[in-house]
Amino acid sequence: MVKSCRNCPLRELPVFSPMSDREVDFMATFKVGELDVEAGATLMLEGSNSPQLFTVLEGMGLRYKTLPSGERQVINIVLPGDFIGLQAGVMQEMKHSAEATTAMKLCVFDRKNLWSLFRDHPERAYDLTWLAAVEEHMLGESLAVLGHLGGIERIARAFVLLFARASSLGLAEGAQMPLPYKQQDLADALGLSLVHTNKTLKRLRDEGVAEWRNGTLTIVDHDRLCEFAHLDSDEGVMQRPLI
Amino acid sequence: MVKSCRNCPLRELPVFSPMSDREVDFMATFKVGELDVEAGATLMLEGSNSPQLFTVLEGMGLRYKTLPSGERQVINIVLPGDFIGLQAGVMQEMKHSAEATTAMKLCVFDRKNLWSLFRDHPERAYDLTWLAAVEEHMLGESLAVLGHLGGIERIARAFVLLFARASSLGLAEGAQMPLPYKQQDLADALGLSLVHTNKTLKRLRDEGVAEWRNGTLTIVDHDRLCEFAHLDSDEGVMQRPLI
DNA sequence: CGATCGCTTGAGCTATCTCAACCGGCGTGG
DNA sequence: CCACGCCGGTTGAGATAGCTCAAGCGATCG
Repeated sequence: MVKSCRNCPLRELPVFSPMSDREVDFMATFKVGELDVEAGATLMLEGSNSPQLFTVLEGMGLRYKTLPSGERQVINIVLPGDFIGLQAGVMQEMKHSAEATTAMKLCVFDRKNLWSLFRDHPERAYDLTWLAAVEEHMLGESLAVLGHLGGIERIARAFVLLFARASSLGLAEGAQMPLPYKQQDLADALGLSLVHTNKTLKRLRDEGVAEWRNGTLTIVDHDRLCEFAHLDSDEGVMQRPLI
Repeated sequence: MVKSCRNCPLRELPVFSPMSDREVDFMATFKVGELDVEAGATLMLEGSNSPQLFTVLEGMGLRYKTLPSGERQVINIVLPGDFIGLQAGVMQEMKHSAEATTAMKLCVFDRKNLWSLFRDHPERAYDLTWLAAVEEHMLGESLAVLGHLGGIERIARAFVLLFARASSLGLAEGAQMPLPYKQQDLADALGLSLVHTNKTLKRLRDEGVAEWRNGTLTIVDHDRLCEFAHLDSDEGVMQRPLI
């Protein structure tokens, strides 16, 4: 995930191997354009069959499912470099929704060209599969978190991993990073109630470990945060091997 | 997932579009052989860099993570048609382990040929990506389950979905299916303690909804089980669209 | 025959939930 | 410009689902 979009001439897909001129030409047609959306916009709706796929260039968002009970499960947080809509591309329909939390800039593709990407540009297809595998890995981790960890542990872990990811994307400054979500969003992601989330955040604050105020997360004591999270200081970021 | 392996001449990959003769030839080289493993065997170890990838031909297994605390999170249940090792194929290493619960028959591939599959057989690459997307979907569902549902609901849901999957694979007979796991396995999958799982199973038994004894699951009252699961009777099986 | 393994059941404990109230900031409309 | 309403955050109190500890039981196996 780290240097996604960095070495790709068109910044359209997270790319990990150099592109040929022919590929660049293809990408230019695959890419439909760029899209700016405002905060709160729905990027993709559960059950829909969106004709478009996106790569995030700027901004932050959320993937979530709406449950029959009306509750919401946040699947994960969407940061620059992430790909949105693989499911829509490859299955009939999206199995979850995605929305913009801040204003976002998106790179837009035409879904019907996805197959020609597989046919003519196997490197990119491989990249896509890699992304899917990483996604799968992340979800597996989250599953383990919800299955086995308590409140503080979940939150601490979320903070550590989020911060690692943001750092590698250059979004962090010092011990701070923007985290423009609501407590309810975090609660929905971690399977905790809002109230309990709030109280647990207070505890982390009081213990001088981490503070999250006004959309900014500050890691006060990284080591202790990692302890809470049962995590080594250097875990969390997925490195892409060459093929 | 439904008819995986059915229409593939070599039964090596879950295949959804017809194969050309050339492809069949390639598959013959991609496929290294078949492997029979006994119950309890470890198929893939977390952190390992297995040179082989598998498709399940027969038998049942588990994917799981071992947590620092020594506890285990079962990621999902492995049934015939499932692919094991995509992560090892595409990332450096496996992020979870897999083991055989019953004796299994596996189709074995050579990982180093994965790239040539992408290069020369885009249909199969697409199939693989589809599998990954389905996997992602399933995990998202599981996440929502652990995040929001209570004990009975989790178990009921697991039974309904498992039974739907088994039915579509022809593993079910009438209202019964083989489910050769331990209560501890289910508990680890659903993020419940063994004791609570046991008591909840008893409740389902006493209510005349479902029974699970001696490795066999019997759905006594499917409708009521679905109620418990907050699920419609027909949900659960993923249909594969054509490209 | 004893040991181990998976299942079952009881009892008490606590993390987390729900309900409920309050607070400050901000945007809107009078 | 003020008042009101709304939203997100904060805090308290009581209720409970699920956990842990602990013991017993039947089957299988060496």
